[in-house]
Amino acid sequence: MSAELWLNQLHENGYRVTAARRAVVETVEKSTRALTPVEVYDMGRKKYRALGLVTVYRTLEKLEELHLIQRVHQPMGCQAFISMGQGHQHLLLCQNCGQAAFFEGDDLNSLISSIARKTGYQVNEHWLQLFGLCANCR
Amino acid sequence: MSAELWLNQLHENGYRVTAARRAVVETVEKSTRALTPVEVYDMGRKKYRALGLVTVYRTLEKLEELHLIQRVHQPMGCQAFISMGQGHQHLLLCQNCGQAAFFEGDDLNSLISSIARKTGYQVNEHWLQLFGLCANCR
DNA sequence: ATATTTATTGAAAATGATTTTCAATAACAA
DNA sequence: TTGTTATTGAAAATCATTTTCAATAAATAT
Repeated sequence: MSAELWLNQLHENGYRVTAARRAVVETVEKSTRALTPVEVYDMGRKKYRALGLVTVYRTLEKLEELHLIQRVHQPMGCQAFISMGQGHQHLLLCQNCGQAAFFEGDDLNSLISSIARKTGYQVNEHWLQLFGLCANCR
Repeated sequence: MSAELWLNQLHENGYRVTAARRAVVETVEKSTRALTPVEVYDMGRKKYRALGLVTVYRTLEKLEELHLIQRVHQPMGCQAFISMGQGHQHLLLCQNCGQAAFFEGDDLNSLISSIARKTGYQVNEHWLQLFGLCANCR
């Protein structure tokens, strides 16, 4: 019941726990694929009829700020969000069903320092994402 | 004068070469950082006063289709475009001035096949991008 | 060169996503 | 409880992008 943990996080950071936020949190936390604000709105209203789209946007903003969710960038668009994995993880997305899997990518360190040396850049951050077909869809 | 090559590409693919397209191509091709449509519009109008923003959008669309430019995804937004490097390359972006550098990342193959084995996914595509400070800005 | 065909243009309007405003409501600390 | 104040949803505003359309101009055929 990790949704409760998320609500605790909100509370501990001075935000109130409301029915609208419960609906958003429970929707996003249990999804295994990235959801757009409108998808969260549609799914969330099944839990709390009066939920407004504006509140979805506002809640996603706070969840992102608390690092509980992250924005997912895809060729078709960058408006979707998914729950954050534990630690430093990267995403692997199914091009057919959207199913997301996390993986660790810390084998990148040697590649990154070699790039830094060659280009003269100081590298602070990296994004790595894989696309393909999940076991069910292939 | 690679802008001429881009215009040839347009022509060879059945598109006409116009003053508006010249302005867009010359602007984007020589930029070393990613530009948004509005930035291309502002810079392009210095070359061709009558350039319209709509034409910028339409031209960028064609250049992307011909793989002459690519969309650049960043934490602050995903509307910017930059010239494509040669072959399969990845981007390294300066967080201060936006300067872009390309690098090859084909050392990723072993990481990727290990992920594929562990997750059961068939991996078709990958995105890797680094962020940091360029030699001038650090 | 010139005429002809048809892709391309810019402006305005339409759309879609996101943000702001605001008065009413509800969380929660006292 | 009660009072304070963050939060709410609706409507309006904003911003990015796309569509519509009549006028224009590029490229081909003459």
